[in-house]
Amino acid sequence: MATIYEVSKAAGVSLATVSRVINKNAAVSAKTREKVEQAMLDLGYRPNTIAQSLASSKSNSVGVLVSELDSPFFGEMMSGIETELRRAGKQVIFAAGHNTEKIEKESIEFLLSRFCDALIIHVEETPEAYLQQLSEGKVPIYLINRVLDSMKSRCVHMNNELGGYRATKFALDNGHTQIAYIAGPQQKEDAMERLRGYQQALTESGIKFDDSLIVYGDYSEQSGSDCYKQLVDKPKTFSALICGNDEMASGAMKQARDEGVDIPNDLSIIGFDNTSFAQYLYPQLTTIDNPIGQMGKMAACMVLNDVYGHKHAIQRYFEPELVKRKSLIQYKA
Amino acid sequence: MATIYEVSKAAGVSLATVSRVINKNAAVSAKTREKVEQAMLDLGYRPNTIAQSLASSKSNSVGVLVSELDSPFFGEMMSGIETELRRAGKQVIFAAGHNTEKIEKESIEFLLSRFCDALIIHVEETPEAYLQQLSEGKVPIYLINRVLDSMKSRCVHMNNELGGYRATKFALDNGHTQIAYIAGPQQKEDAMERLRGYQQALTESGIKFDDSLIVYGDYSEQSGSDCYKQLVDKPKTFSALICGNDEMASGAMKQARDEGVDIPNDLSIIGFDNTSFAQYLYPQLTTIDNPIGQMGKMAACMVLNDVYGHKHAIQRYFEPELVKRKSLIQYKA
DNA sequence: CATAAAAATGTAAGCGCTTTCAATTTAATT
DNA sequence: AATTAAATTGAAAGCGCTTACATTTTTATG
Repeated sequence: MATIYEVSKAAGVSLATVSRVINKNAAVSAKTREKVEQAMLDLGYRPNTIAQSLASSKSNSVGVLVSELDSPFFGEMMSGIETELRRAGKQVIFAAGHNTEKIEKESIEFLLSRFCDALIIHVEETPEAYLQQLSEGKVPIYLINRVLDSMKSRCVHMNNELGGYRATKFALDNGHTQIAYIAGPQQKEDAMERLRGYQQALTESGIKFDDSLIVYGDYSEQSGSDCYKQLVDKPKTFSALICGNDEMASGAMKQARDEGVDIPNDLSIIGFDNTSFAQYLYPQLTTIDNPIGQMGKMAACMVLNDVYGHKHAIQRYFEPELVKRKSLIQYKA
Repeated sequence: MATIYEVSKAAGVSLATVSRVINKNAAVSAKTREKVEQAMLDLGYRPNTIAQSLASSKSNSVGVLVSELDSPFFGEMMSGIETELRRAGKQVIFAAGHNTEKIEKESIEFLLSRFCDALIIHVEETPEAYLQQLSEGKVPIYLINRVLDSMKSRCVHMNNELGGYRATKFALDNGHTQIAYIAGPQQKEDAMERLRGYQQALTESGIKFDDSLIVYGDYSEQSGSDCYKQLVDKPKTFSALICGNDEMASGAMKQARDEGVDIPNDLSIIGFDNTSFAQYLYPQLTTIDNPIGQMGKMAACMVLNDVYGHKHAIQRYFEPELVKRKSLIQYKA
């Protein structure tokens, strides 16, 4: 592989000049630039990114931490990030945190040890204090789905409460008044926000919500089934069921069906996230779209702007939209 | 950040000695090693991976090319690879080829330009000749799901034919004799292998297979629905349907249900791949498990062995297993 | 104990690039 | 055309590490 030195010789200029045309940052006369470019072409020259990194102390790589690599949700996020960063010639390093504080921390350290220029992270377990501390280091940290006051400008998030609200509102608008809710774990902020949206929509419609129609799962499909069982064991009846995510909606649907309940005729269901399998469910799941791919893309743009001097338009706040499919129908008495 | 120089000073030895203890490759006396290790600890020293790469012309990173980042199938594969490589402290760079020859090629060049020590690729469109040529370069290439004679030792694959065979055999064993097949695209090798397995199982059972029960889709869910329609338009009837992948199985199930067919009572269905959503389908899909995560892991181990001198046990060939769920039942006349 | 062989350590030259600072060339001004 | 300011270019010092080779220390051998 040709080096910058050979290019400089071929073009009859100095190393420094070649470096300048590569980096387009300092002024080089048109004539010299052409000569150099021609020489690079002739030699099939490509800069050695590693040498560039060492000399400039920029690695041109950004680390991304997700919970799982094999998840439709994070898949969308990674895809959004990779597309944007690749377009800019930056390298992306993905690491999985597996929802474990320890592994999340190790992954962050790993990413840092590889000299990433920035980190984009979507974590569940890492305590705020640690993130806080990280954000004070020299590597800028970007957060998806979590917002810390001290670093608001580097957080992108979605209005979960609005999502819960819209799901509930849709059920209400379709005549349902007895609406149950299977929430995510109480210690997860997004789960509680979604639940708050539900409560708000009910209150707003003059329906005072009933704690006995709320049940807490852990976001897994199995827990959806379990929660459904808990719900039917209670005296209160309901014609619609809203779930904190699509996995639990799927579990609830399965359990309901096993109990002879026809969906959507006997019971309407709404999920949350619009995971890729939502359309494979039967009936196809009405749900709230989580624009996670877009949010990933935005995080990438923020990095590009802040770290590499680009000028992309930025959106830090997203609103989730309802996706109407077949699992909710008009209430019939 | 402390450098190797500071460590050497603190430990009272030379740069070279510190480097030796970092790399554990040359002999260092126990006493010196301890001194150096203590110094590293005291200074919180971590090697600069970029400088290491430049000096050793090894980047300690391996590139992985998949079709899509947001796919359950590739998700499993990436996860298998990442877990193994991370454990070894290697960095993984993922790139998406989007099933396009052009983008696949660009991605490979991108990965190469980042000085990956090896490439693991799962591509559909890249012509054999190009892979061939690549494999003659200095960066070793590992193939998943494709085997080129010239580089057999660096290919890991699954027996697709056996998968088709096992699916079909299972239907036969359950009394089905009229078995339709929705195949993947004719230009895809794995699709044709799976189909061959189907044909072989039938032949073996003394049933001569009927071309009119075979229809070709493009692996997408939509095409599953379309193919199902084509199938029922034909005069031949069938009690079981085998699909070239789970997506098409899902499409076929939807279409069948819309036409009032009860699955599995009126029609049994088997998929292929055991994609993560297979268990979310209704009824839960009986399918053939594709050990793609394992295969990814193996490819990673091969890289670790060949490039970094590890000694992992290697398995290049995999056999797919049947996953019995609820979409196939005993034939009833 | 002298001597040779083996083991441990040190010296210094890069790896391919960026960047500061000085030197040179070009353009602008009178 | 002389003078000065501005724009280009070049020389050279690193970036933090690995490694071939030279040197020194230790161990083995007679």
